[in-house]
Amino acid sequence: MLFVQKGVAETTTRELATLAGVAEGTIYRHYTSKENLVRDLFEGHYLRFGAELERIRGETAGDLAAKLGSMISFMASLYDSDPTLYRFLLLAQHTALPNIAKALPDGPASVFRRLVEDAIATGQIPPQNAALSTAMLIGAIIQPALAMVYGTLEGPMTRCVPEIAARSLAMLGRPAVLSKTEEDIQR
Amino acid sequence: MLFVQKGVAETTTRELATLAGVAEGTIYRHYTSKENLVRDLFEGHYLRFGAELERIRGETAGDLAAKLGSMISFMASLYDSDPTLYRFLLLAQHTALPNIAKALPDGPASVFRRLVEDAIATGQIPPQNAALSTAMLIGAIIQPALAMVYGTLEGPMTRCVPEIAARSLAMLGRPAVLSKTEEDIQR
Amino acid sequence: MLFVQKGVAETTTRELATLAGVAEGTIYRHYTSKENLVRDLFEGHYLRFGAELERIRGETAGDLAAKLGSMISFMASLYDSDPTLYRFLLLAQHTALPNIAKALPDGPASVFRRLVEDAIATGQIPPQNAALSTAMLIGAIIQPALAMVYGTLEGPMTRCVPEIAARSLAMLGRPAVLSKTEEDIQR
Amino acid sequence: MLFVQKGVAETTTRELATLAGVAEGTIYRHYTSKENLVRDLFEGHYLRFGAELERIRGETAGDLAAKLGSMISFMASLYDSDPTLYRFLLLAQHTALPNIAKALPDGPASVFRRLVEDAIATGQIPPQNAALSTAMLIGAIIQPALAMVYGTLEGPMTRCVPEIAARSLAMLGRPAVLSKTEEDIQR
DNA sequence: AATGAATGAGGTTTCATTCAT
DNA sequence: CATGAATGAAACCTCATTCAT
Repeated sequence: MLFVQKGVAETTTRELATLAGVAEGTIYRHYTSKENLVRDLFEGHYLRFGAELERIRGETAGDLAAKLGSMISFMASLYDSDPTLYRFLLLAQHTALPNIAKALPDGPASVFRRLVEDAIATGQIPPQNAALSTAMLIGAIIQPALAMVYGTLEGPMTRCVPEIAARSLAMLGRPAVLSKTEEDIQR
Repeated sequence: MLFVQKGVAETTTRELATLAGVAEGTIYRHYTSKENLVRDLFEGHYLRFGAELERIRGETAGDLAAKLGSMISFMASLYDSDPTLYRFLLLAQHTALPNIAKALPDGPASVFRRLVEDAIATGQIPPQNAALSTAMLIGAIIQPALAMVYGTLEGPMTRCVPEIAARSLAMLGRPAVLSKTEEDIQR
Repeated sequence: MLFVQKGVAETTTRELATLAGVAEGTIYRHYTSKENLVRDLFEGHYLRFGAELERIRGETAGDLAAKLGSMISFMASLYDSDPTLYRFLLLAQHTALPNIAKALPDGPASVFRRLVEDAIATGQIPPQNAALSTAMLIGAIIQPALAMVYGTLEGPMTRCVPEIAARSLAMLGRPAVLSKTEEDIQR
Repeated sequence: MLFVQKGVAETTTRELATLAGVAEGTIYRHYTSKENLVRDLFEGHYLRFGAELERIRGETAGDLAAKLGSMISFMASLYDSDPTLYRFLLLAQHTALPNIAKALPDGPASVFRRLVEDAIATGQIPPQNAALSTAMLIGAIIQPALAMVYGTLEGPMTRCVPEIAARSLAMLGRPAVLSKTEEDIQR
């Protein structure tokens, strides 16, 4: 996805068309404008991503740790298999995609928010400012991807899943019932 | 800063000139190109920001908790007093500023990296993947700012400092010596 | 007819196809190009219109007044029943229809020219510059239609026929043998 | 003016720029769009033309015949000296210039309307439908220009002025006080 | 014969940059 | 030094026309 490598504004319709193997004009049979192309592309991926996360959250049996582990694992796999797509999704957080994320209430952020609120409600983690904790949780999970892009952190992301999960739970104040893996990490 | 509201590519030199109260051509007396203008502007802010963070890290007496608290407090104050500037700095993480962040080894990320490594070296936190932990730490600290921009999280940021600090420490695996404030939060 | 409302160049083949209830490509089974479509459409209407005018001129018994009255009456009826078609015919006078009118010697203008020349030859009106008088006559007859389109003049056109006819005759210098209707008007 | 020869839609901004001896982009420092360029150009000419006609109507001493003669003479001179500009003004009557003429209440049509109404009010011509007569008058005056463009009528227009004036007055029903020239024509 | 997706030339418009004043 | 009109390359987009189905 050129959008990720070069930025949306820096990617021309001609490049998109060439990459897609069609003529420039053909783009406009499917999207009414470049802006719409970006929006549609993004919304498609973003909502699919959010929906998949929500499915995982709902279907994973067990407590917060299990659910969060599955979610992080899913995201890590996505990053490893398609880092470009992953980064495209991260663009949402910035004005690059103008006002798109706002308009999508069913995005991934909502899923994490629900996860945190449920954990609080069921007493798995102490009462806390859910909005703030959700933000911190999301930040802690996605920032490693950026670090990897910049070469600061070595991949693959999948290898980091256990540690990301353990530290995230610690951050949320989950009483320390350390699993084997976590013990290793904390050792 | 229009760059933050509209994106760098979407901000024209004319808008910049108008906002700065000079003629279009005058910009080119000070910067050789728009790209250079952005780079200079950004580097100035970014390096100053990194330097200030480093100063705080070095000057704050005490352990990891004290240093991290001061740093987070500084960042929160910056966000509350000038959210636009704060967001401008966040742009570094994305391709919006092409290849700028990479070229700046003395940026804020390095400061956090040093903080974490020192804490490990001095035994304040368990041995761990410093690169990963640094990334998670940074993510957990800056993501609330984005949440606030999107209205998910209520401000001011300064009010969140104690909780952000406490959770960050917990994430890093610091043995739980709860301060008074942290006790309140975890209550 | 979209050509009249929007202009020929501003009407797309897609709009034409949609309006006609066929697919875009189908147009090219009947016309080799858009220009040809316009020409054919126009020529059809234009020549039919000219032919009808000529028929009326030839068949109407009586003098100039009778013939001219019938022709004006016919044109007024056409305007009232299909103002769009009428305006389409008027387009001929301008470059909108590129070089079409020129190529059609049997257009309405020729009919009026013949009418005037016959009237001169038979002494019904004084000798005069037939070309100029014909132009003035045509202008005086069709301009009210444009005035009506712009709302300056109230319709229906049929009601204006007696006055248009009477004034046209006066313009041509026909000796003033006022009919009953004309007397009313000149009263 | 290319607009007249080729039509507005058929004239490209590149041609306009080349003809004007400037770069394409330069056009957009003076007009916000091609449509605006046309509108501004047209409005300028159209209003100037209307204003000049009004000045002539007001300043010419004497009766309807004198005023109308001056106006027609002015228009004929304009046609002879700059037929292209003249035709550009005629475009107003058609949708080529979208909705421009409507928005200009001080156009030439209003001047003729005033001329006719004054003549009626002062008893120089019989009471009549001023709106209709004005339309016919305008048509009779401008149509010869089109005839000349198409080669039906020989120029120069200035030579036709006496006859156009005389016939126009006759059309309006002015009592036949024939001047020397008119006598010749009616002879 | 009819369709309509694809085409691609060419149109309008933007905007970073230059340069005479 | 500052200005801002001019530039022109290149962007987005339109639409008459073609052609596989």
